[in-house]
Amino acid sequence: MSEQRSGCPINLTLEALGDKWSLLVIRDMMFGNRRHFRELLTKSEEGIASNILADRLKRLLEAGFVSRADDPSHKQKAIYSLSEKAIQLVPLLAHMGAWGARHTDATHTLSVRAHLLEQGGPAFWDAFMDELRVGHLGAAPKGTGPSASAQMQAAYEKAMKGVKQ
Amino acid sequence: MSEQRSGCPINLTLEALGDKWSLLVIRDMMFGNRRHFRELLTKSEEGIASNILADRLKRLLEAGFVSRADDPSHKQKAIYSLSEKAIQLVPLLAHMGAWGARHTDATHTLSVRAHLLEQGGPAFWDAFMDELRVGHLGAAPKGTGPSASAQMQAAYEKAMKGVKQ
DNA sequence: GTAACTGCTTGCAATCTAGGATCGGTAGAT
DNA sequence: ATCTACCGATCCTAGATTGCAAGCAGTTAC
Repeated sequence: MSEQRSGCPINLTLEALGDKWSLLVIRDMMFGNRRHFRELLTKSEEGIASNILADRLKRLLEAGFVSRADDPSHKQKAIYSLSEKAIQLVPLLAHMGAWGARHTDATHTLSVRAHLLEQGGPAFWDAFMDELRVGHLGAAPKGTGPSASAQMQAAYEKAMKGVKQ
Repeated sequence: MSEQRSGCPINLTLEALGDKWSLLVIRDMMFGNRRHFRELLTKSEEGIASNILADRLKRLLEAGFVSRADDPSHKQKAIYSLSEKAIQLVPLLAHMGAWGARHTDATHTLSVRAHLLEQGGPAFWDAFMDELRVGHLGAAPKGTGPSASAQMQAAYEKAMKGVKQ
């Protein structure tokens, strides 16, 4: 983990996030607003194992992608938040979603958010990132227009109606 | 390999390319113009092992990211080419490079191409993708302005001068 | 003829991953 | 007070993946 293979930025990004789970955890925190261990564990679309989730959260913590805080409502509960570093992955995830929706057999309903992100473009991403900063970093809300996350959630729920999966 | 965990486009992209080597192979073919097995093996910045390279090329072939053709100059030589599907990863790799250059300790020289790609934006990516289609898919050249790949190569070589690694 | 080069395979040890049961502690309802 | 559900993990085991070094048969240049 400590030694790096090369100083290429693509390689280093891959070393940080290039496994099958890390980005999915970030995706769930980002788009699904999962903030607790159990939420990430049980509401995971892909069914992550608890030891893998614990390991990934630990790595993401050490690498500065997420931070951890105690939940005042429950002494054993922890709240995980995305860092600025992770929030800046939004354009990357938007492109991944767009590419996947076009070139893999992704289901229509699960691609709804990806399409919205793609059509929205950089301006929409920026709005969404600002909302994440409010929810995860405690930034002051900018409050312009309809919420980007609300738009995505509404579109997703609309697509879910009548369609199983 | 065959069963998929979910129909989410991000997950499916990750299942196809979410390991530590596949994207590096594509990167080398794309930006380093490595087209033969030995080139990919020995000129790799990160030092990929031959069995891993063989395995990844096989998977990338099966998944339709690359194609393989005989090299007329040598009966045992193979030429690997990127497919349209892989060429459309250019924006993704551009974002990965940009993110990595900003948030990891990537070396300055190796980040030169990433910066150029970021500053160039979608128009530059499109030009580069068109050039890839010429070199890999046999498309007709569009020939407008200075070549995007030549610009990146020139910037990289300039940065290399006087700086070891 | 021989030496270097071609894409690729094999054997092996070490590491990483996945699934499931389990842990000690907490909280709310009865 | 006691039962039940929940909390973030951890442990164990088996299986898959990885990395390294060596080796392969066929091809080409000298």
